[in-house]
Amino acid sequence: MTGKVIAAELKRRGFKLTPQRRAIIEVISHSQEHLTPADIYAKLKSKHSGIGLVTVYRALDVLERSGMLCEVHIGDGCRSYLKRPGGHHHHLVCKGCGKVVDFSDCELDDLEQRVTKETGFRIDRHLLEFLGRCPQCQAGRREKS
Amino acid sequence: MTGKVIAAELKRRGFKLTPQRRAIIEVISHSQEHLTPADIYAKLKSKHSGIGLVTVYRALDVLERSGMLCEVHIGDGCRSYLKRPGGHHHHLVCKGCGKVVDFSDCELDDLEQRVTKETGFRIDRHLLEFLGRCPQCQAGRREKS
DNA sequence: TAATAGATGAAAATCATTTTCAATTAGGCT
DNA sequence: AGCCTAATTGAAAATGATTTTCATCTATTA
Repeated sequence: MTGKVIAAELKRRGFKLTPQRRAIIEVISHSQEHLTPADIYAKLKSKHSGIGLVTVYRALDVLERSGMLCEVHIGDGCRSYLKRPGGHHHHLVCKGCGKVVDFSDCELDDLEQRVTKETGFRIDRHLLEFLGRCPQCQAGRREKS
Repeated sequence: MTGKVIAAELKRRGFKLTPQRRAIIEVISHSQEHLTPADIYAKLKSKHSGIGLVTVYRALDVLERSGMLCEVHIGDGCRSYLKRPGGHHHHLVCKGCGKVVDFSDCELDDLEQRVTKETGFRIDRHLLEFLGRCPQCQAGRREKS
């Protein structure tokens, strides 16, 4: 997702692309891990000084509502964010280093249909995450940075 | 999960089965919905007066670590709990009334193996939840109680 | 029944998140 | 290029959730 696409999407929703938001998007894009608001704030302070934690919260809200980020639930808890690739996908989270790998072929349609038939629920969406250890963390003892 | 089984499991871990914990387990067992600590506290206050919110937090921690409860992530956010039936299972959450239905045949083994092969991750566990509307909420407009 | 490790409740402390508000700025429009 | 306006920002305060502390109490085991 390039800068132009992001700018266009924000504009379409009446949001502005400020330097602070750019910086936040950059930090998230350059990290392989899922980051909490506090993580992002910490990474920003070392470079872009002057940015406020409140701004990070507000930017995350805007970016998530615009479909540019997604949340990770498993592992450390909630409220941690990732850059979102286009389309439906799921996460594979490493509990050693926190790295997140995406995969998209979840093939839950059959299961969804079966569950729908059994329960009568109309299913809107699903949450699927795997938790494990990445190859590097299986080998050595890398800790979360 | 009967009272005796619960008592035994707590004992095995060095925890005690107090009247407060009994009451908390009872509230959770009798609800079809997932309950936050504050929800549980509110339900308890109307009957078992004198119980503290702190005790609810501590009891939830103990019960979850003993495998008697599980968390629900989708929907209202995190930190809401359910009674746990034995064994591996997943949740189907109604976004109308908050009701949670379990299902156990997730059949993710194939997918797990494929993801393992592609990424080299060793997968420990997964999180799978469906969000939708239950039959009653599709018909009428029942709101969360 | 006594001993004791674990549990409780109230208050205070901590941590995360949201609100308020005055000042600033991005983006659209001349 | 410069103006307008609605959106955004940062600091501080407010709120809300969760944890810690500590003195007291109690469930369990001997």
